[in-house]
Amino acid sequence: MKKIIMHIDVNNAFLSWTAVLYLKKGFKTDIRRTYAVIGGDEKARHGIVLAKSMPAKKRGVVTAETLFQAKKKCPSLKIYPPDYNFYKKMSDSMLELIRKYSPDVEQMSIDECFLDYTPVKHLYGDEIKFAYKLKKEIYDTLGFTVNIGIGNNKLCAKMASDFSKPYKVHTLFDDEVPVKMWPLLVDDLFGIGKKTAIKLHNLNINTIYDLAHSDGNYLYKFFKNQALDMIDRANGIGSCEVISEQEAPKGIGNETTLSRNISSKEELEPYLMALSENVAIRLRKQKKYASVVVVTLKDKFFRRFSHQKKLVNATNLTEEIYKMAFDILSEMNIDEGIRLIGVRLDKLSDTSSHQVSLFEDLKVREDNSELEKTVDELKEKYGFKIIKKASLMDSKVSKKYLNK
DNA sequence: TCTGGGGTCCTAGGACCC
DNA sequence: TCTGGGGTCCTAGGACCC
Repeated sequence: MKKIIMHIDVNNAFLSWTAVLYLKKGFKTDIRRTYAVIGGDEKARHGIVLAKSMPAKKRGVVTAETLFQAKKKCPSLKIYPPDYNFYKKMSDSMLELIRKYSPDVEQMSIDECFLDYTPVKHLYGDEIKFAYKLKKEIYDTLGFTVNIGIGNNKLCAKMASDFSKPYKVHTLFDDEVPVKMWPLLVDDLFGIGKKTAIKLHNLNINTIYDLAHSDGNYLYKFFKNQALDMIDRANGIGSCEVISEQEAPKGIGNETTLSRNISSKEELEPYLMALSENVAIRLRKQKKYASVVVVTLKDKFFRRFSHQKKLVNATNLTEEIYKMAFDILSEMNIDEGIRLIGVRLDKLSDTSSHQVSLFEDLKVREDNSELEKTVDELKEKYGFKIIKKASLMDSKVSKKYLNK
């Protein structure tokens, strides 16, 4: 039997949520109706568009472009900073509202989720009517609009929610794929990004119809295993399994663009320390251990490169993670002026599966682990200000990262 | 004062083992 | 004494998503 899957997608999430926040605070204007974007701090070189209002969109403002360019297109543009804590609250409220109707909800990102309507259809009736009621309920109780896409699998539901915005319900059932999806450009198909779209156009595969009717053996030469998935998606084939338990993360990373380019390792060290601390704390919160540490850099030409190292024993200790990150950084070439530095933990596991080496003092390790736990708890309780590593004392970096 | 930050998955080459 | 081959792990990089 065919399933009925819905995809719920918040319209201009960060901007809508900020509008709600400002209205709540007594702000007179609704920034959704003005030339507005959510953007980072330009001075800190975080100046890109994170979300835009419909009026700004009409002026040609697009997500991820520089605020500099956006202002050129739309001189009266107002820029508002993001508030991730509030966004998380709005996201949680929406999830909670949807889960009243069914526990079969899969969160895809902070502003999107899937709902498997199949098992509850007999309770709530026609799916299209339900979708209209659901979007109205979200708007009435939470104050922002969503699009809802309905299909027989997650891919089609997702494609449908993207059709036209805002505050719309669309269907893309299996039998509608030829009419509603095939005329679109391959660029619009989920999973086809810029690079692949260009390659496809060069092969004269322009619409999703073209892709759906391409020869897999031919495309395999250019795209390997990606080819077959791509053709399936173009035919509206996808998974309909809605997974409600969220999986544990496979990696934990933190990276930051520096306010100026840096080409000395000494100057990078405090950032490395702060980033290591950040990922280590999050790792411990997840009760996980990491066995791979990755250091990522981006140079002044925007070239990204990374080095990684495997630990003999998985760890969750800031000290060990930082030490490893430091070793990795020492091997890297930073002559080209570094604009971004990041630390990432990979190959996470539930235990350290510690193999005691002959020369290692296990007792010291335990003491360290206890100490870090205590430090985490104190930070949780009194804020990040209270305890700092000696190396971070008086550093601007620690202020930025740890004074929560 | 011009280009963020959080992720996932895949590929390709080299090392190493049998 | 003229270059096997399969499997696995590790590393670096790329593409994509929101």
